[in-house]
Amino acid sequence: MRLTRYFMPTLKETPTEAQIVSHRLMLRAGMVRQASAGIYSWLPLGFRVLKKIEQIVREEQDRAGAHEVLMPTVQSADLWRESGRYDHYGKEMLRFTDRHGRDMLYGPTNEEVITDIFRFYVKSYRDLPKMLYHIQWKFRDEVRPRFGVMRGREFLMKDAYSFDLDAEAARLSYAKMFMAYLATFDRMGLKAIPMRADTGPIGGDLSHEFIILAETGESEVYCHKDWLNQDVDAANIDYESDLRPRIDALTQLYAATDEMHDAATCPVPAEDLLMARGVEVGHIFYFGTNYSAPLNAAVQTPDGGQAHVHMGSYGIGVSRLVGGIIEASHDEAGIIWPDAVAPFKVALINLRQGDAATDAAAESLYGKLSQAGVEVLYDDREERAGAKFADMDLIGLPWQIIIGPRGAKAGVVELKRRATGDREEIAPEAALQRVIG
RNA sequence: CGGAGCGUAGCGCAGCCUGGUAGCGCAUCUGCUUUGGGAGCAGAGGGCCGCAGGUUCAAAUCCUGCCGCUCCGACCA
Repeated sequence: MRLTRYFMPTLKETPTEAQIVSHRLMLRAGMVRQASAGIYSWLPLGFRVLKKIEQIVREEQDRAGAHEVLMPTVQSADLWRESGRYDHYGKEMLRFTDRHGRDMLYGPTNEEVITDIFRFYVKSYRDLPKMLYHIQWKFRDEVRPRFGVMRGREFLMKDAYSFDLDAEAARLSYAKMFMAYLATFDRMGLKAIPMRADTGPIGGDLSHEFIILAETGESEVYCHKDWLNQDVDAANIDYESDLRPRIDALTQLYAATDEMHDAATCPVPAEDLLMARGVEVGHIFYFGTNYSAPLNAAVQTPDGGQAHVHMGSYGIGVSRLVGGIIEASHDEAGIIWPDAVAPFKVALINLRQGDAATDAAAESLYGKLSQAGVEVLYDDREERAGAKFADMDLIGLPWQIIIGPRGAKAGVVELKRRATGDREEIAPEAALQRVIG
């Protein structure tokens, strides 16, 4: 992509409304524009990141055996009356009526709709287990939206739902999602720590929050410091096996959110306990028959009886992750994207646009990178070097290839790794191979 | 939902107290010079001063109401 043809409105100064670093950087990098409180438009650069994250989530859900569907954003109040949640959900639910006076709502979550789908089609234990998910915009009318996309009112969420014959089977599904979550966050370059969490009014007796550590996180968390070095070996998961022993091994180290932590009973000695702040990026629940019973989602059992299915729900805040990743990965100059979610892999910087030699060298390498399928953003603007460096550091692409008149003459380019700042002068071909490899 | 603050050019801000027809920096456009970490000079364009009402000869400025946004707290299946 040539930057002169792209739409990437970077800002030199920070808009006053942005207080936390991820929000500031997202606005400055031209990723989002606030439409109203807690509601954002996604501009090209931000949208690319959002899609990258969404795709990783999708692939790991598929790998775990869940099937993607797409449910509507607008739901009928009737289903919520049936589950008993319509009157209890409160003002966070955006309610309205259609032209016929029917009560409608903008979905804050989808247990009702998915259960309705399930109960209509699935009648036999032979069809279990099943896991369905979708990635859809949600709306929760938060009293006080803040932190940019991390605590918006409208947000993109992956929510999955599992259906099993009994509690024992449901725990196997829960375990699959548990590992899928670890794999998902691992692929994004994040250290996400599963923490025992309060199940809240949703009920059930098994719940974990997945928290990534960041100084500006809104949750206070406690965990054993060895968690930081624990390897989840995410690439190597057999979803056909019983994953519970593996999870037990992984979760031997203590980790709990503020609500669940009690200093008096905490098993970790003080010197090993890490008190930190974090961003909740995922939350999983097993809640038994809390929805299947009132909505009467039942299957026939082997002995000819009827049983309400045991369900779990599993959420990942896709749009929140964009902010969360920045919170966890940035420096003074700007964002440092993990490779897997970067909007482009390489920034190709022509330091002297209009100079025949540098133009030729940059154009040539741009062509080769594009040919090789590398996502490259080519800064072909007629700006001074300093402005280009500042913008490219700000948007934080993993690699920068810098071509100036000196290098063009000597037949070398400068390859810079954004995360470390390491730079070396090498031949264009060598740089090409490095960013491909 | 309690408390506090802010709305003036695309962004950051001054002007308001003490009323007199709107200014600075950056950005944008033109020209020249410059060119490896947000250049220099010269010129130019861009404003229902959040909205509505009131006071006044006169309102960005004073008064009232409303709207929007932000921060602290509570909240966050």
